[in-house]
Amino acid sequence: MGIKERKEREQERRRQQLIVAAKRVFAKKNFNQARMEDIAKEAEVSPGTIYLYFKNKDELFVSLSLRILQFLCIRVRHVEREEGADALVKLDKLIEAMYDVYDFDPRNFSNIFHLKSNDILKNLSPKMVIEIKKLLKKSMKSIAGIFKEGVEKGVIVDRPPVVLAEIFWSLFSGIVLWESNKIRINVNKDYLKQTLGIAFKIFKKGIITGEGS
Amino acid sequence: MGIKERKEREQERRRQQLIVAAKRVFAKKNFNQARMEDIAKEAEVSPGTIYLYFKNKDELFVSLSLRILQFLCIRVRHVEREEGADALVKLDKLIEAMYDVYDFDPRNFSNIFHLKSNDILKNLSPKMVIEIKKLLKKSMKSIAGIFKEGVEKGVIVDRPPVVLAEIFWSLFSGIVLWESNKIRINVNKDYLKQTLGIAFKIFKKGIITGEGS
Amino acid sequence: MGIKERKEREQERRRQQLIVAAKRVFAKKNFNQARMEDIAKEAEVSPGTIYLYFKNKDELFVSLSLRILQFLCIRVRHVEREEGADALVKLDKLIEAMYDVYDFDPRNFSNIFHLKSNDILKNLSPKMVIEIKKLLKKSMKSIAGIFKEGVEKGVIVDRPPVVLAEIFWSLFSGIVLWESNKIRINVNKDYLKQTLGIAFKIFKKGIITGEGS
Amino acid sequence: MGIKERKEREQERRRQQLIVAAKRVFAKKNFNQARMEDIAKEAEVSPGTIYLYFKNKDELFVSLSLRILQFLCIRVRHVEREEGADALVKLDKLIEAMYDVYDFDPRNFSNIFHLKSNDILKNLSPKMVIEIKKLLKKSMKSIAGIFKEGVEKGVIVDRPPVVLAEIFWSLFSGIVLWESNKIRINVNKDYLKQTLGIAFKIFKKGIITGEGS
DNA sequence: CATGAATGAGGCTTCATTCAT
DNA sequence: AATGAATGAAGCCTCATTCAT
Repeated sequence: MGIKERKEREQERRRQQLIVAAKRVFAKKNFNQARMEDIAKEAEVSPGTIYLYFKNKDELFVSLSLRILQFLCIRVRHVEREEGADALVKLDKLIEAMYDVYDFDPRNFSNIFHLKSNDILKNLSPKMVIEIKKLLKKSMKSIAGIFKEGVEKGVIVDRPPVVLAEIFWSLFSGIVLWESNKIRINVNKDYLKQTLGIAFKIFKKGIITGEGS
Repeated sequence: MGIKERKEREQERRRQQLIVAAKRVFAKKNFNQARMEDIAKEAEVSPGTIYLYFKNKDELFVSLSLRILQFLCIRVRHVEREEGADALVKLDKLIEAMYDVYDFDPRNFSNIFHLKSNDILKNLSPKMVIEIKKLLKKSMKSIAGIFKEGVEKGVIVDRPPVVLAEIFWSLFSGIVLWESNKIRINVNKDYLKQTLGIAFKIFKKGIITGEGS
Repeated sequence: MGIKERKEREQERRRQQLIVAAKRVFAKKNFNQARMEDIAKEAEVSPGTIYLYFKNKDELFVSLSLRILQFLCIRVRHVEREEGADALVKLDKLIEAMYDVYDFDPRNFSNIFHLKSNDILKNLSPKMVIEIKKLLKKSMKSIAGIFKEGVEKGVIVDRPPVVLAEIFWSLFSGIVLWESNKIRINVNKDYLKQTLGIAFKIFKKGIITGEGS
Repeated sequence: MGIKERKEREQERRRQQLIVAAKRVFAKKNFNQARMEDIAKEAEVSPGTIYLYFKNKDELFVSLSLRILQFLCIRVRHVEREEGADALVKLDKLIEAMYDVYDFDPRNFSNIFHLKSNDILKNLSPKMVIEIKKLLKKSMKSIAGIFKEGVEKGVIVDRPPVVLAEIFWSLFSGIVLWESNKIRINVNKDYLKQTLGIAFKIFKKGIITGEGS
């Protein structure tokens, strides 16, 4: 019996190896300029091998995002479900979670923002499309849940929690995108977190109930 | 005899016609899936004709962004230089300007967020690269200028104006991106402006000086 | 009546103007890299105009060779028919004639060596093909005639005059080709005539009857 | 296990197969009229395959010349270095060597005369350009070496050996060119060697020291 | 006659994917 | 399972030539 399991483990290991290689290549080349052969070389594997583990280039590419999304989903749900925490504390933890997810794969993180556009989804197996949509929806729902709690408790301004979640998400993704474009030129990565820090402070101040608009 | 002028006008008209066609095609196909022939057909022109007006595919693509950027630059500078306006009023006008720019070419608007990544810039004529960088820098400088005024007058929290500008810009682009991805699936565009409206309210509350974090 | 003639003269002048421009362009670009537009620009004329005077690119190209060939033919026949000249003196005059023809259009001179290959002849009007073949044949016949005289008078080794003519021609064209390739790199043209000078001395010594092989 | 070696041999075989196909196609079509697809079809291979073995069309084309040049270089050096042979005997052997090289690839032989013109060299890998120049230089140096020996020993007229080499080379290439153009029309190849035979006799007589001009 | 914008066929080349080994 | 040579469809772009003005 252990033989089958070992095989499966080996398979999974190879899959991970390919994903790691793809991560590196896509991080510096962008989807269309990255060649399957580049990835194969990076993984020290032949091009044909990739197709034993991934249906096609799109599916390989999306796999990277999938991992990030899975991590995101777990972290965000965890924050949402934390017991006995103030809504504002949860917001802080949410922000922390976002940082962690970003650090999980900084260079490819911004890809998940483009995931919804049909362009790539067309060539994917339905199974994967469904998985992606599920994870995105779940994550957004959890984020919205955190805001909902705050709104209900009166500590956050009375706006549709879903919209607040979208704004939160957009603020984060917008900054990551902006800075990631800068990175390719300057290499100075550290501005990202400083900017994010200020952004979230402003955002927090903006959504906490109190006098003001 | 205005014969030379008429020719020039005809040329400019044809250029516009090609830009309009390219706008449509790129709006629904994305850069890599859009074929030069698609654009030619859309413009009711032969493929070769495109190359009389644009050096290559990249340059045509970027031309669209360039127009948006030019418009953005003008509007934003205008706001910055407006005399006798409160910094916060200017902020409102800035937001209004961003809306207008977005409306100028909603489907291709988000391209300008990716402009800094070297990927495309490589095939462009240096002249165009310089033009892009100039417009981006100018626009950001104007936006930062507005925040700077607010900071100096004490109505906006004391943060580096450049960072505030980046956050503002990122918030806007993040939301546009998020919603534009949604748009491609549903067709309900109007959420964008609602979301933007709330986002900017939050942002404004967040940056106006006063008690709070 | 003079009106028609004037028109014809104007036409011929324009034709010459185009030929001069083509000469310059083909001299530095070679047939396939020279663009019709290059030639048009050099002639300060629009591309369409060229087609009023030449059927197509090949015909324009060959026109240059035709002029050289015409000049060659005249000069060579003149030498052949000169009365009261020794065969060896005629040989010297033939060499002189070759120099003159070369100087008539040095950069394009070597084209006439490739004229017989069908590659270009296919797109030409039959009239032109016939003209070329006639001129080539005539020239070779005259050259051979000179050698024939020498052979008959016993001053030149007893070889088929046609073959001697071909060798003479080949020696000349081979050197021009060799040096013209060097020219494109070094620009130092003057070696050509020195080399030719030595070559013809050797050739002359080689064909004059006397002891030796 | 010779598995790696077998693969290498297979690769070399395929490369040869492509070269043979290219030889045939270029022999009858000339560089610009020969299509990559023609060559692929001739080799019974798909177009893409060619690019696994040759960087581009130019490099494939030049590869043919390279092989000829390599052969030329070897043969000529061998003649030059032959011990205990009279300079005039070496000259005969040189002529013999030239015949052999010509026979190695008669239809493409004349391409090596055009190799120095920059036209094609631009798209080549620097490595290849260097290789070509090296081989050309080496060959010419060897040929000149043979003449030098003759000059020093007083059996060949006192002219710069380099110039003698150039004349020798030009005489040969001129005749090959002249005859190869004829060949394309008639099919009677045998005139070439007859003409060359006479030419070299004349040349020899012309350069051997003795009375005469 | 002259123009020059427009044409459009067709070339070279790339690269995701396959399949015999 | 892994390989990697081969595939071949398809894209971008060029440029000789045309034709309405």
